[in-house]
Amino acid sequence: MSSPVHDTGAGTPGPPGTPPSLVDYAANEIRRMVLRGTLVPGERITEPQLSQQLGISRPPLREALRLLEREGLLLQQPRRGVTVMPLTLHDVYEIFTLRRDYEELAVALGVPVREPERLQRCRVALQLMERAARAGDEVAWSEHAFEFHTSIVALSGHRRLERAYRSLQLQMELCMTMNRQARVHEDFRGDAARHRRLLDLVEAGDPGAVVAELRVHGDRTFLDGIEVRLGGHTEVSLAWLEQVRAETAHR
Amino acid sequence: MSSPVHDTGAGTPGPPGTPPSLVDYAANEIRRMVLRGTLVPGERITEPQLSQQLGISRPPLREALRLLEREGLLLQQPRRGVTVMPLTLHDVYEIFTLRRDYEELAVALGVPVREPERLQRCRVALQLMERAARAGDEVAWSEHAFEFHTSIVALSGHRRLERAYRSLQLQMELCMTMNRQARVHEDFRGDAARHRRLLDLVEAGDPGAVVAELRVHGDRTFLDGIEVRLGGHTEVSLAWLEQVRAETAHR
DNA sequence: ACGGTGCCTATTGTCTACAGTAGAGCGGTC
DNA sequence: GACCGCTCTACTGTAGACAATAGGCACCGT
Repeated sequence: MSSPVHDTGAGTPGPPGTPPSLVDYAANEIRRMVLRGTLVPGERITEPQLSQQLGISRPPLREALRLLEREGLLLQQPRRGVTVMPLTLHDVYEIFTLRRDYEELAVALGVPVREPERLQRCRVALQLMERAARAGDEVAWSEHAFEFHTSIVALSGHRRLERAYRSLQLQMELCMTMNRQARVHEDFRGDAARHRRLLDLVEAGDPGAVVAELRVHGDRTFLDGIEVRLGGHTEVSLAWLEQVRAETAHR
Repeated sequence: MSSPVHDTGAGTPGPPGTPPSLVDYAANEIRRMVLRGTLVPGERITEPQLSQQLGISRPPLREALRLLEREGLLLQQPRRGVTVMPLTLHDVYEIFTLRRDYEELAVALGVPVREPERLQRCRVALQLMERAARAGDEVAWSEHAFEFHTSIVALSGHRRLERAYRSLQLQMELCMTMNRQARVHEDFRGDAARHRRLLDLVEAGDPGAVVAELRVHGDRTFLDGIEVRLGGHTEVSLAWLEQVRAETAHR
């Protein structure tokens, strides 16, 4: 049996330095597989194979799979195993609307920032984004962009909100993964400028202005080309997609 | 070993008729224990004892515990077991703000109701509420009140939103459980009338009016007497509590 | 008498093994 | 030749056993 290397940090708990549990290890690893496209939506995942691949046994793997199902990345059908969650256009609608709502709630609750040290996290993330943009490292840029948005949400000091937001981000990444082929995303400069502007407004302390900027901000990135790939359309979703298109047209 | 009777319905999945998995059984059972106060916050839960009590083995029990931890009802500390989540005033703040936000988002997305058959679920829940009110059955009333609010959220057709809302409701129930001693909740008539009014506004199709009603509506029930019982105060929470008090004073 | 250290027990984390079921492939029958 | 039923296999669901750790307790030293 190959030794599980325990390289990734623990999911949530545990004092630093302690080896993360195999459940966390498996959850992180499977997340990466899903988000990198190693596991394709619709493809059936069998526990024996995956447990052998990860070098762990089935019980901790099963716990990890349950968690990921709860996070919305996997789909578990009783007695029929798990598959990567196949996303419909309606799912994209749900993810997008929830994300916007979370961000706006966070701004409403947190934006005249009460504890200035929280801004530090935003600033650091933004700097890393800009550095990645200069280096042309798209992967790092994306990663830090997620962290930046999370840090904005975290300004609210709302742990549940931040947690829910992080979970949703994973599903956004899933959307982007599905679009990777079609994705031509290189406007680093413009994006970095928009994020910088966002942070400026936050520091200025005007929630309304931040929300307005967020509405325009909305990353169309993960929407481009998605409708050709997805089935399960509903009218509400299509109508909504048109609306989003219109709103973000003048970027 | 007592046979697990599998009486409660499955958590989420599975075609009807199939016996729910032991994981779902355990999760439901533990939820009930927590929400009925059988398990007290801070009290340590040991897996062997609980597995014997439920008549199942530890692996499915552990999966259930992980799920409940994710739902925010339990707190898992590595190598130190699980306890019922102890709620601080800040947690109540988080739950309350999220709940309001979820409801308002659902109304914004769903209230000019597109698919009228969804209203049926609201009407049924409301009728059951009113019946329970007439019978003076507080437990049933509370249960159907939760279902009514869920059905309102479900008008949006937003599965993720509904799911998140249900999870949050459990934590609201936990709040109420902690307050049960101090709770004197008997204004069935007034509450029923308010819920009826809410549904009328929904059917009228005016999202703004519904949101306004919801703001006034806000169940103070689970807030009464909570601050005396809870530690971990932060300024934001106390300030917010005062605000809520003021807003809902004129009920 | 008090503090430190080592052992010991109970509990968590993990693994291997067993039972039951769903799907696939094959053969039989109409 | 096509359709239905059976068997057989592989996987999921569950159980019980093993390993490792943390907290408690007693004993020893000062």
